[in-house]
Formats: sequence, structure tokens, C-alpha cells
Amino acid sequence: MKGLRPCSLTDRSRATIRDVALLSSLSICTVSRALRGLPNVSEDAQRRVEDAASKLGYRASSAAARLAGGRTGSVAIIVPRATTWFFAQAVEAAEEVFADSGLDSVLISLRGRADVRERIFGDLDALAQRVDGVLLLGVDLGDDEVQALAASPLEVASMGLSGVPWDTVGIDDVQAAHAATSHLLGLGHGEFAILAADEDDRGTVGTSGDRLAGFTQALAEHHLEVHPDRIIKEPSSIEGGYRAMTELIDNRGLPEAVFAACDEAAFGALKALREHGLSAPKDVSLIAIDDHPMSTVLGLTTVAQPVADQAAFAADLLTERLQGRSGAPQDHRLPVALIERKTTRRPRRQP
Amino acid sequence: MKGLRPCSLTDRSRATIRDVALLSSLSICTVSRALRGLPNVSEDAQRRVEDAASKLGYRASSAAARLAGGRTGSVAIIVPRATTWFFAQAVEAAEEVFADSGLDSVLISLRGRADVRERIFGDLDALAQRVDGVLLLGVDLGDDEVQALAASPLEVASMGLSGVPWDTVGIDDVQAAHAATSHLLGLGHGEFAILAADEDDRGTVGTSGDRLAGFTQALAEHHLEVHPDRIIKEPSSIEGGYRAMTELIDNRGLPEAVFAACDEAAFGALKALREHGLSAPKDVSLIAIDDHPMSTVLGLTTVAQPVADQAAFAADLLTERLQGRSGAPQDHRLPVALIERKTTRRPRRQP
DNA sequence: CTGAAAGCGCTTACAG
DNA sequence: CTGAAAGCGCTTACAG
Repeated sequence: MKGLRPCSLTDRSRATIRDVALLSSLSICTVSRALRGLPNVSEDAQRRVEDAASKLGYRASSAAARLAGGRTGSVAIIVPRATTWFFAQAVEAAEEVFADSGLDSVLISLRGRADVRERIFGDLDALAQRVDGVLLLGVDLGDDEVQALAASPLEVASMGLSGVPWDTVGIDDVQAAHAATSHLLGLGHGEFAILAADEDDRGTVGTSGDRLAGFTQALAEHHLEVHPDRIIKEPSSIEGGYRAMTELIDNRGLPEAVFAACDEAAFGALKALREHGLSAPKDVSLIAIDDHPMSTVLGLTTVAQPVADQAAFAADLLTERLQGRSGAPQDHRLPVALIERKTTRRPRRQP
Repeated sequence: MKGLRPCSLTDRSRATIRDVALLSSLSICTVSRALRGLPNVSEDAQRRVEDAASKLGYRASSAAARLAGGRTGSVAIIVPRATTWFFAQAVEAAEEVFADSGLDSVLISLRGRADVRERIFGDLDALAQRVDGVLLLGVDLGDDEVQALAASPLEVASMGLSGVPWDTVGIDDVQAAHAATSHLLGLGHGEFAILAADEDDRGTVGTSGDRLAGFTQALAEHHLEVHPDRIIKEPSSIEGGYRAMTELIDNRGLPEAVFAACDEAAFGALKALREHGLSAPKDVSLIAIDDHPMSTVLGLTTVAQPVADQAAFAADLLTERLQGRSGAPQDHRLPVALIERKTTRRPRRQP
């Protein structure tokens, strides 16, 4: 074995750009340019640099690169919470896009903690020092925060936001809610309730207003209205949906049809129904938005939205911006699709 | 307004350590020491430095700090997948611990992609350049990978691994499976099947062997055995559980009781039962491990494990190591608890 | 197309 | 307890 051990096994430290320069008989500067694919490098030099680099197993020090060049090679993925199905899908899809572009994904969950939110948005310079860009996933922003972000050196992209001065991807929430409600109307229902998201919960998905609007609008087209008592605002969770449906059953009266703003709320609603000896669609038609994997298990009728696609698309747009793409901010809306399963049907009073 | 605008609004660049040194009339070196809470700084100097730093809104450049000091202030959270309930819980819990310690969390999902796995574990030096430590969440490692990690400059901690040379936290999977199976046995069942995790899926939770062992062991204590046909290996997912239960019903015969290695597999199993006009506990007793939030909706009897606690604990241990704690690696097992709901009951043949 | 020089903002020994 | 100096490993103008 003597003498055969490659030096890389005994070297405590990694090869530096200096080693590559030495081995390729070129200057550090040329090596740097070649390695980053910059122009003004002869084919010969390019080849020698690449050979030397791979021979030495050279990898640039990101710390040095970011100090000298100001780029960090990382992006922040910011979510209101990382624990829900929706955000878990979105986060992984985004992370995959970034990883394939060689970017590290720094995950930041706001967790509904005001101090965390303040720590992040209150010192964007500190953030900008650690990442080149920010991908906002379902984070609802105040005007001040939008301003601050736009003014910062950070590139920004978002999912589920509109009217922002950066690239954003989402679905048309008004239309999705309209489609869900229209399905209920088409079935012949005339009496409705909506399990809407709790809007006070700043830092959560900013879609509740649009979904409520789509719902109201669809009803209006049929000259119908919701009684304010039938608009129940609770967090978008199993627990929230459970409480909302319980409130409906116990106090406000169960309507013919219920539109839940998200699948998880519908799951909670289903649980509440069952505990009262009721079920969908027998006693009430129930529809939601998302298409969570459990929806197929429970037979929930829902409007499917492409969560991973939205996040991946937004991540792509951010990656391109980081690579220098310029131009006006884009706002993409991905299509949704109604999936009819077993929690909706015609009301009993119909023939 | 003239003259009132604080300079921080017009300054393009942030204050550096030099500015703090100048303002406090101390050397850069002393400032650096004071800011990091190192010894050998007089009270007076400490105070002057802190005043100057806060007056200037100074924040150290992490890039410079990592280049000069070798520490990155980041940790990697590595998971087999980020999309499942289990990992979403674990990731957020860990991220919270790290964030509260001022550490950035770089999320790395292996996604079952061999190239990603190779990119990460095949070049630990590159990883070590970007993070100080690694938290492995449910990542099953080969011996070679354990060796490489242990030999790297990275601090390591894990959740759901045992026999590793670093701090690890988990549950006793053998015991959890034993408890689940014993519950079935106590009910009077004598004929079993197990929906086990697919072990070929390297890079996934490495608990399938232990859970199968706990199952087999509990049966053995009652002088029972499982027929090999009744050990069905599928991925730990709704889909996997669905396929496994379908296979049981269609081809291998439905036993009296089924133990699913995780709740999500049980959900899929429940769906398969329903599609065949069957249900639990009427036609089969079904139990699992996890206590997923949907389990309460579906009434699934299960052995609850504290997912977030395990991850947070492991993250704490890693944080302490990064802060210099030494000592032998710890291996903690958190307790589990059987939650009896509605998918298990005595077999029909009993009185 | 290529290179010498300065500098990014810290930390680390080493003197004092 | 404090400071001057060197250096971490790159990138960025600026000459050639």
C-alpha cells in the first residue's frame, strides 16, 4: 500500500483556487473566471483549469465566494408553518428546484410567532447577508413588508400572493371557490354555509378573502346570499373545521351544503358530523379546495390545486432572477380541477 | 425633515466591525471578542462595544465570520422526504430549535433520488463547508456513510437511528410494535398480518426491521406465528397501505387483525377495505403506530409517538455539541402511548 | 485573452 | 486586559 495512498486522503485541507492555478499554470484570476463560466477565457485555458480542478477535487469555498462576491448561493424558503400538508408539498418542491440549481435552501417557518416574523422582516439586511433571494410560500404580507422586501437587495418570488412587485404564482382563488360553489348550486342546493379561514391570522395563507368572494359571487349569480351566521371563520386545520362544523350543528343550524375553504377543514367537519350521528352527503353536501391525499380516502369532493407545481414554478422564476433575468414581474395562475367524489349530492327535498 | 434622516437610510452598506471599533475607540480585535462573549474583555470595554454596535445597528457578516473562523452558523436538516406528515412535523420542530439558537436550517430532502444522496454523502467536505452540523431525521445510513460522517468535521445528531457514534433520539420501535400487537392479542385475536415498510427503500426510516421484530416477538410470546404470506412490504404511505390491504383481501386472505407499521399505511388500508365493502373493526381489527392528526378523524387505534419532541430533542443535542459539549454519544428513547379508538375490537367468534 | 493587486469583513495566534 | 498583523479563499476592477 505504501506510496499508493492518494494525497487527498492525508491532506487535512481542501484544494484552494491557488492550487488549481498552480497546477494549471494560470493565474488565480483566470481560474476563477473559467470556473464560473465567464467570458474571456481561451479554450485551452478552460480545459487546463477544468482538468486541474477535477484532478484536485477542487470545490470553491462558498464562504470566500460570498465574502468576495456578495452572493451566498442560498435562498430562504419562508412559510407560515411547515407542518401542514400544503406547505410540506410546497417546500419540498421548491427545495428540489433550488438543489438542482446548486442553491442551498434555508427553511424559515414563521410558526405564527410574532417575534420570529419581526426578526425576519424587521432586519432584511441581515437576511440579505445570508441568502440571495427569498421565496415566500403562502405568507401574507403587509404593505410595509412588501415595500421593505422590494427595496432590499434580495430577489423575491412568491406563491399565493398577488399585486406584488415580483414574480408570483398561484391559482385563481376566486375562481376555485366559484367552481366549488357552482357545483353545489348545480346540484340544486339553495342553503349554504362556508367554513372560511381565519383572517386575523396574519402570516397565514392570504387566500381567505378571495375564496369567500368566489363563494359569495357564485351565490349572487343565482340571486342567493349567505346569512352572516353561516360564515364561520376558523383556522384552516382539522381542528378549525371541527369547531366550525360543530358550531353549525349545535347552534347555527346545518345548511344543505357547506363549502370548506380547504380539505383539512373539511376533514374536521366530517369528524364533527360523525360525532353527531350525521354524515355527508346524506345530511349535508360538503366540498372543499386542495385535493389532499386523504381526500381520496374519505371520498371528499374537492377542487384540486397543483401545490407542488405552483411552488416549483415560483422557485424556477426566482432561480432565473438570481441568474440575471430581468423584465416586468410575472403573475401566473395555474388551473384547478373539480374532482367529484362522495360528499356531495342533490338535496333530499328534490325528487 | 432636512438633516433629520438617520444616516442608516442613506448608507448603502452596513456597518462593519471597523466602524464599531472606531466608534468605541477600541481595536477591531477587542470588539470581535466582546461581541462573541469571549473572556478577557473589561466591563468598560464590553459596554462601549455594545453601545457602539447597537448605535450602528451592527451585525456581523456571517460570510466573513465563516471564512475567517470556519464556522458557518448553519446546520443541515436531512430527511428522506419532506412531504409526509411525519417529516413535516420533525423538520419544523428542529428548525424552531435551531432558529432560537441563531442557527440557519438548510433543508435537504433526499427524495429517494440516488444522485442527491450521492451528492450529499459522497462529498461531506463540501457539506462541511456550508454547515457546521447535520441533523439526520429518519435517514437510514449504510456503514460506510456512518463512518464517513463520523470522520468528517461535522457534528452529527439523529432521530430514529441507533448504534451510531453520535447523539440520537428515537422511540423503542420494537416495544411500540410489541405494544400494538399485544393489544390485538389481548382482544383475543389469533390470526394476524402486518403491513410492514418496504426495506429496500434505503434512505427511508430505518425502523421497519424493529417493528416487524416487535410484532413477531409479541406473537411468539403467545406461541403464535405469522404466515410469511401475511407479511406485506410496501412503502409507508397511503398508497402502499392501500396496495397491501388490497393484496390481502384479493389474494392472501384477510386475517382477524392487521398491524400497520404506520398510520398512513393504515389509512390506505382503510380505503381498500371500504372499496371492498368491508370495514374495521367489523371485518378486521386494525392498529398502527404514529397518531397522525387524521387518525382521530378516522377513529384509528394507534400507538402514539412524540414526533416533534424527538426531533426537537435531537436538535437540542446537536446545538449543544456545536456549543462545545463533549462526552459520550447519548441514545434517548422517548415513550409511546397506546390510544384505543374504533378500529379494534374482539373477534366475532368470541362470545 | 490574461494577470497583479486590492479588498471583502471577520478571526486567530501572538505580543505586549 | 488589549492591539497590530496576518490570513481565511475568493472576486472585482484595472492594466496589459
